[in-house]
Amino acid sequence: MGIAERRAREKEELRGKILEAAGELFVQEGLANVSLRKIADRIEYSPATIYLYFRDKSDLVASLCQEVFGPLKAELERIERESTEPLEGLRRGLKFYIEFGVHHPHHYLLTFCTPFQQTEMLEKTDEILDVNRTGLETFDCLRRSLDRCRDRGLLEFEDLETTAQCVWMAIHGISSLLISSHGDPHFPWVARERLIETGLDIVIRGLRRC
Amino acid sequence: MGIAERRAREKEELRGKILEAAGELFVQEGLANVSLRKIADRIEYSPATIYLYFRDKSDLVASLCQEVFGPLKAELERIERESTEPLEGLRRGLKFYIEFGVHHPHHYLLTFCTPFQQTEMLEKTDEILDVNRTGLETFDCLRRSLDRCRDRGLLEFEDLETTAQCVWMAIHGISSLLISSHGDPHFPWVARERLIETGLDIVIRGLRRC
Amino acid sequence: MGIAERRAREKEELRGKILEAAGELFVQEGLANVSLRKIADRIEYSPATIYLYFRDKSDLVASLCQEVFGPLKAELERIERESTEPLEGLRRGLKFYIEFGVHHPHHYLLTFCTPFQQTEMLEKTDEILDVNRTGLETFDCLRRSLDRCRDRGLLEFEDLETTAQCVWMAIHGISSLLISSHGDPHFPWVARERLIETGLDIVIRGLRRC
Amino acid sequence: MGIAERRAREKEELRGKILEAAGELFVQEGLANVSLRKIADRIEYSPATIYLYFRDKSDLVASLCQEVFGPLKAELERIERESTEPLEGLRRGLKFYIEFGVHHPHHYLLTFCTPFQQTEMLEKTDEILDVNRTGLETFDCLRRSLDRCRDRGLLEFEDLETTAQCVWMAIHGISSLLISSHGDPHFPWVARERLIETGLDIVIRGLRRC
DNA sequence: GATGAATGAGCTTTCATTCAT
DNA sequence: TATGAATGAAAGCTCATTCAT
Repeated sequence: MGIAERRAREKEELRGKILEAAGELFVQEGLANVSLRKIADRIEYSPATIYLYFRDKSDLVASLCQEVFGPLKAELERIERESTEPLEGLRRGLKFYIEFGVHHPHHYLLTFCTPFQQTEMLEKTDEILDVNRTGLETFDCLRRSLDRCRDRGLLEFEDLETTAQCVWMAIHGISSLLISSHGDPHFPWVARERLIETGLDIVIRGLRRC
Repeated sequence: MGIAERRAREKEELRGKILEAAGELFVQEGLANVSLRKIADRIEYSPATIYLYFRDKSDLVASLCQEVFGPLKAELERIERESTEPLEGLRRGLKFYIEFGVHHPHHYLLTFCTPFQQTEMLEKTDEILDVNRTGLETFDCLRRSLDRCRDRGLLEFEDLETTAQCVWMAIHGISSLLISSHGDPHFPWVARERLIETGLDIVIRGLRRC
Repeated sequence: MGIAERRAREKEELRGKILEAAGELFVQEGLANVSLRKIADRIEYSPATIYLYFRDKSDLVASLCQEVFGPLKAELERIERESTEPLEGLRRGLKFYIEFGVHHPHHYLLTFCTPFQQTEMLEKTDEILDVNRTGLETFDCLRRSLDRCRDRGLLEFEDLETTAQCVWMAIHGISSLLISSHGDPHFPWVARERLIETGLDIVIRGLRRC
Repeated sequence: MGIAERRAREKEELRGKILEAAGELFVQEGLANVSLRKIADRIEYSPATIYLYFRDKSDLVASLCQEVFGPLKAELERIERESTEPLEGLRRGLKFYIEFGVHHPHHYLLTFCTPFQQTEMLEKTDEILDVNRTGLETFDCLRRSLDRCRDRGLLEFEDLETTAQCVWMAIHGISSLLISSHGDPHFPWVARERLIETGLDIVIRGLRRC
């Protein structure tokens, strides 16, 4: 039935357009300033239409994050698979994570810089649980990567979990500060690329066997 | 001019009360949930009164950050003065910074996790320039501390500015992630104290002469 | 014409399902909280389908009342037929009426406690005329019952019509107040059964020959 | 301070205008169809202004009832005081109650024909508690009136509370049915005055010593 | 006959801000 | 200096209804 297929496609397309518009507004104006009306205006549909595609605003936001962080996980897993040299794989993964955040600044801030309590009040829709699961699986890449480096004697640390969390914190600091402050003319920022490389150097040296 | 002086003093006092009330609400409810009316209610003045002391809401918020980060600078400078052993001074300063953020979560997120563009639209009042100056001076503590460690041969790195910025990023990652996510039951977080110590270990080891 | 008949039967069935679902929701949530969408959800049809069976929401509501008050009339007529002692028949009928209202609270309130003007704006479809006719016939039971009691010298009153209307009002007061307020903890309500019996006592004594 | 007084008066006036507009709309369209916007439109103020005078919609509705039922209680108490003949006082009070309901039809329906549960969800503001208290005190008039008639040997009944509640139910039936159905051309309604008088006759005869 | 998609109108409520006093 | 009164704008959301398919 070609008709049904076309309909499904069109439906998916509109859903995509909503997410796209939401994402753009999101980046331009920040989470707090995005309203369903503005999104609807931008795609030239009525606000009520959005409710045909998303249960409510938080569902939409969750879907947005999911859409964005799905690819992050996929890419990190690809890097993991393709890297033969573990230390270099680790470094490439970390770097990709940082750059990914920089390229999706508002989604990044929403997901990782919004206090836990505020996120917590969102109802636990399937969507949101999916986001959580995706996040956990993404973190697994980092754990595996570090573990492999230790196996090969390239890095040295005691507790894998603690170390993985600390490494995440360090690179999160890089991406989040690049997002929120880099470019501020009141601060003598060093070039982004240099910061990323030096930051990675420090973290990896900090774990290296001396 | 005793009368004028008293007036000025009273004016300053009310301004202080407004900031104090705003800060409390801010910590309790987060930026998005603080309204001028709630602030006014709390100090038992009318909302219109606030406009006699602050140009608008964003002016108030900027002043709020200034109030909070003044003490941070003072304390970091104190630590700097009192530390005889440079490496230990560095570590104590970094740790204090992290803990300071954790104790002022909303101010911290507002100041360091809000995208630059959104802050940027504020007009450059003297207030805001002050905030900037304070921030720069605070960062100077870190520069000096690192430089002293290098002087004594305790640490080794090429460019001071780049290194200082990277160290800031790393510890910023620790405090901001502790604020926004630590406690989330969906993630197997390691105890806070351990994360802080291990994080500091990694960063400092990453700069150490091998 | 077997096909046409089957179609007609099926059509009637769906109409019945809609009314049934509407009635359930109605009882559970009250008139104000019932939407066509909820009804449609409950029977797993689309909201648009309802418009194939009812002109609009008010048409549906009118039909709903019709459905409910048909059985009331039938039962009252049965009581009338089966009662040999007229005074006892009257009392049983009145009591059944009260209890019927209590068991269909929302339909009762809708039918008898909604101001005339609001119902009046509905166009006079055959449906609504039917409702009216059913109501009139139901009221006839009361008239006949009172008349019979007077014939036998058990009750005494001048004008049958006036008396019948007054008796209706009195028992309507009992059922409607039981529906809307009984159970309110702010009022020292006497037990329902007692109120019904005493209320009936008063009304019947009020008509009795002294 | 003439100024303060004038302000207070003006404020009270606007509050009155809001309640008046609400009451009118209420009568014309029924509770479910009255919105704060419509009220605001009618008095040519912005919707937000209403919130300066009433906490929310339910507060407004409660105030409306209070405004209406305060006078009912006052008048019933006046009738009680002024009546020297107890039986006549009872009858006058009951009649006034009925007519009062007929003159404030929607307020009456809202207060006495809205299912308990739906009213219950309103927050217990002081306003609403006031309405409850007023209602209880009003009911006390009826209790006292009946008790006095029994004392003088004019009426005869066992339990005062049960009897008072039944009498209330009976006259509530009269007023509520007059409100909701009297005037319906599909029913052969007897003249209002006659119904009221006959209804009162029946109730009072039903309590009379034979 | 049935519906998926869409919408215009409506709702209650909150907010930052203004201005006459 | 301080404010009471007022408001325009905006928010998230629900509803009865229509219409092409």
